[in-house]
Amino acid sequence: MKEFITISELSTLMNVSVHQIRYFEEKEILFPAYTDSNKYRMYGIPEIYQLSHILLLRKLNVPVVEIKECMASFSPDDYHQLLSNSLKKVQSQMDQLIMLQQFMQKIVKEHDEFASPENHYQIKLMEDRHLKQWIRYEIQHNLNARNLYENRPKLPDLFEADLHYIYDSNQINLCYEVTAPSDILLEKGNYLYKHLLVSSEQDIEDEFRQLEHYLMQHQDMEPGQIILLEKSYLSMFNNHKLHYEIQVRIS
DNA sequence: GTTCTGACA
DNA sequence: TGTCAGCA
Repeated sequence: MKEFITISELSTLMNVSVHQIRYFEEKEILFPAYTDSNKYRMYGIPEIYQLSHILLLRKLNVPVVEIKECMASFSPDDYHQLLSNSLKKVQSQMDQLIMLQQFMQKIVKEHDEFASPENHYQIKLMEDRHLKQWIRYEIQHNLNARNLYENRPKLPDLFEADLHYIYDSNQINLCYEVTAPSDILLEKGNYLYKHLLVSSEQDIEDEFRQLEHYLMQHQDMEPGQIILLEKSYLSMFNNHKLHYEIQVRIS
């Protein structure tokens, strides 16, 4: 019976592990042509085709347990349906990966920008931004975990977004950006801004003092509300420090 | 030397 | 899914 091959020969031919072939047998989807007197499994051409079929279905993400049903009863239409479902899943995985790619590109780009001249004021033109209010609190009361929990918005991946702290007299309005018009509109215009790396509350207070001082020296700027953006995801670049951007609209 | 079964992570 | 032991 020289024309039949052993399990290791089949595994070499088909690029799968011996273990995997035995596993397919355990799941009753691939049997040897016969078992030799030494109990060795022996395989012929039909088994090679059968294994190809199984591997193709595996490639289409069909679980091994379902392959059994497929091969027992599937019509061409069933296979067509199977393939289009598999295609949909792949498409959605690709969509997710593209989102992930864009998010990573955004982080890298922002980090590059952040790495450029720190510690001085610049001006940039910003488009309209729509913000949703999250929590409003007195400036002297710090945020705590319970505040955040009890007022949690229905937004996934909240800390991947830029958090906006809008300073409004003695209150702080914590907001996050949304696409559609919402509670607060930050109007298009020129904004004075500066990047900060912060390790304590004190750093932020110092920064505010510096900004006020700067604005005093530039009376023509007619500043609006001061906005502090927390770049949550950029903070992973520096342990124990948070990345912020301080912004103020100017005329 | 190769494969078998069974067990384990 | 890979790896190992113990056996034939």
